[in-house]
Amino acid sequence: MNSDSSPSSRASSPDMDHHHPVSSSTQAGKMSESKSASSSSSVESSSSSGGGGGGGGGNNKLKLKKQVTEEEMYQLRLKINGRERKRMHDLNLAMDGLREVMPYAHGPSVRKLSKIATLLLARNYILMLNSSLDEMKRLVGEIYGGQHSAFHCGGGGAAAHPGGSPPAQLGSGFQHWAGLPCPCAICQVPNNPEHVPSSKLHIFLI
DNA sequence: TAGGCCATCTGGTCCT
DNA sequence: AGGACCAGATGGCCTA
Repeated sequence: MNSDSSPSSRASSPDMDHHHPVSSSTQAGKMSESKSASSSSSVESSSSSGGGGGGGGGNNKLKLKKQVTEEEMYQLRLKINGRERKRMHDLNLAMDGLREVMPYAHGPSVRKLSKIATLLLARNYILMLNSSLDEMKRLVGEIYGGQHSAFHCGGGGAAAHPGGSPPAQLGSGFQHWAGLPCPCAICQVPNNPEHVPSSKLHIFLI
């Protein structure tokens, strides 16, 4: 039941950001001992090396500066993490948008497509649409012969529709562009992907 | 319980 | 310098 369908349920736990990476017990703190160790050690090493040296009257000043730098580094890290999180959320939104326009990708009883499945399905769907479009063009060419081939994707001239004058809303300046569907009634094909012949569907997830 | 999927963190690289 | 992008690492959740 789409347990993973809500990125927000898992994602964006902003309170995470309120923990200090060095002392936190959050995911970031628990994760990647080597990573967190390296990050914290980099801070610590810098602090130790920075704080350890010198001596004399400038030491306090140096320490204060070091603390500010660590705090700034932490804030910067939070900022960067937040940006990355937002970026990934935007990516997921785009992925959801892609899922929405994919046939058979949604429905009450259909499990949400994974990202990789969504991309593969989209690719195959586009390929299938292209082949369908080519076949459609071929059939139209067969039916209307040279007439339609003259109008369809014609060489930049005014549309010469086989049935006579072009639809009024198109005007005389309408041009057919290769690869784009023609808005005229003759060229209209159902764009509902669920009308795709089932014989074509097997290529979706191949 | 293993494997798949995901979110997040993090450091590096490239670009503006 | 700062931001965007990327890939690796890690841990959590879910399902077979």
